[in-house]
Amino acid sequence: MKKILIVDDDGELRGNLTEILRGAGYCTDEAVSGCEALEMLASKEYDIALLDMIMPNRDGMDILTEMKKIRPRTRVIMITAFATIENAVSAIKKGASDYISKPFKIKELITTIKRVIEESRFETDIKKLNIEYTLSSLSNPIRRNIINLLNARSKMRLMEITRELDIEDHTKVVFHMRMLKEAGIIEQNKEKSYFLTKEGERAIDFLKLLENYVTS
Amino acid sequence: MKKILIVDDDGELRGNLTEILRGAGYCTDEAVSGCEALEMLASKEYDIALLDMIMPNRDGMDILTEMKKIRPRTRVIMITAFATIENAVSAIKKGASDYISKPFKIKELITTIKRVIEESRFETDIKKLNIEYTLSSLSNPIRRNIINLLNARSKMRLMEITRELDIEDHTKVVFHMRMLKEAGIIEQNKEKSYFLTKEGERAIDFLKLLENYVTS
DNA sequence: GACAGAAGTGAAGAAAACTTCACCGGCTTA
DNA sequence: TAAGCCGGTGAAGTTTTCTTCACTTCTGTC
Repeated sequence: MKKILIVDDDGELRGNLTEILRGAGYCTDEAVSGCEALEMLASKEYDIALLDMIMPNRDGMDILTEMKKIRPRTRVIMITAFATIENAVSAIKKGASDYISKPFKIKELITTIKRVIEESRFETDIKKLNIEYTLSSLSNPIRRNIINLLNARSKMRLMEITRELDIEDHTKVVFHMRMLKEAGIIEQNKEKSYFLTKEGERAIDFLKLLENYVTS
Repeated sequence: MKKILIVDDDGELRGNLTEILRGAGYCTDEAVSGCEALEMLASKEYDIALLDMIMPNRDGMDILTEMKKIRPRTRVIMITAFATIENAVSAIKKGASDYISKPFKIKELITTIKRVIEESRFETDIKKLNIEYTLSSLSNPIRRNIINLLNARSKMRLMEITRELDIEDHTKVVFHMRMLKEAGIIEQNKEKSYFLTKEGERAIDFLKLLENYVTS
């Protein structure tokens, strides 16, 4: 059961939301203020926080920033009565998952919540694995060289790579090629040529970024 | 000198922008269409692209997605005559750095450009990271957790971390703390509290960046 | 068909990364 | 001052990662 934290100073709205969301099968808690919300987040993990932008004492935007620090995985949906584009833009930049304006229809809120949960599942499950693989692939200098080579030449055979990198034992290269294949960074065609996958191209962007930094 | 690519089908506006931005000390190029812009990006690196949302043929939003694929480091500022919140939100989600609506004041545009460049420099600072050390530090999930924790709480003692991560043997944590110290990612004060160094903060940015790459 | 080079497998060993354990000294606090 | 937690060391053990080596299979070519 997904846990939702409702943060709003308006008691009536909070009550309504609680009733509706519980009816829709969510587990909800309420916070009267941003500070209270932060305390609750510190001790318990929520899947989603519904955060009112305008509250007494502390600005909702501030609270958003703090929330993302304490619980980066909790998705925040900003709610506001005075929606402006600048506001929406900066909320999303600060890590909000969505932004809806009051008054909103219940249906609209529920679909937004569902979508955000859907997106978050996607990101946490599959993508974490990917990071794992990508980072450990990139942490080896030989593999970084191989990736760079493949980026420069686009397609290369095993022995080409072996010679280019000046490695005596070709089976050593075979080993790293297998790692890279398992990480989904490279593939092989029928002619046995290796080439970068889309994932691999992303890894290159990432590496380039880093390498530029180091050499400059 | 920062390079800016102006993408708009309106020749007059393009001309004006070129004149103003060159006057402000930027180096500019023009593209009449999204497709042309993509071709230009493929062969040359720009710091910033000013992208009109509404253009004949291809939607600016599509172009934005393609741009981020080809040149993830080029910052895109979306410009549109028909600004809506949904639009702004989804543009930022797709990786745009900012979103401004027509008609805009020159001053406003210039400040936006300056701010975006400022933000991008922030990311460029990652250059000082030692690739080898950082990558191997980050490739371990326990260490990533530690870094994230320290980012959220800023200062933590050994046993706090140990309990938070639900690890039985505290010497295991000691081991990873030492690794992180050696990599220059964390430090310890006299009260034995661990905290992120500047390098460590960069490492966090770096991780977030990678997450974006992997998830996009 | 014989030979040479390309590509790869599997096993064994070495090195690095990580975990566990036994134990210490310092600091509270009851 | 004894009990108990905290932060740590060093050595031993385990697991992963990487390297090396001996051997196979396939392909092209003379």
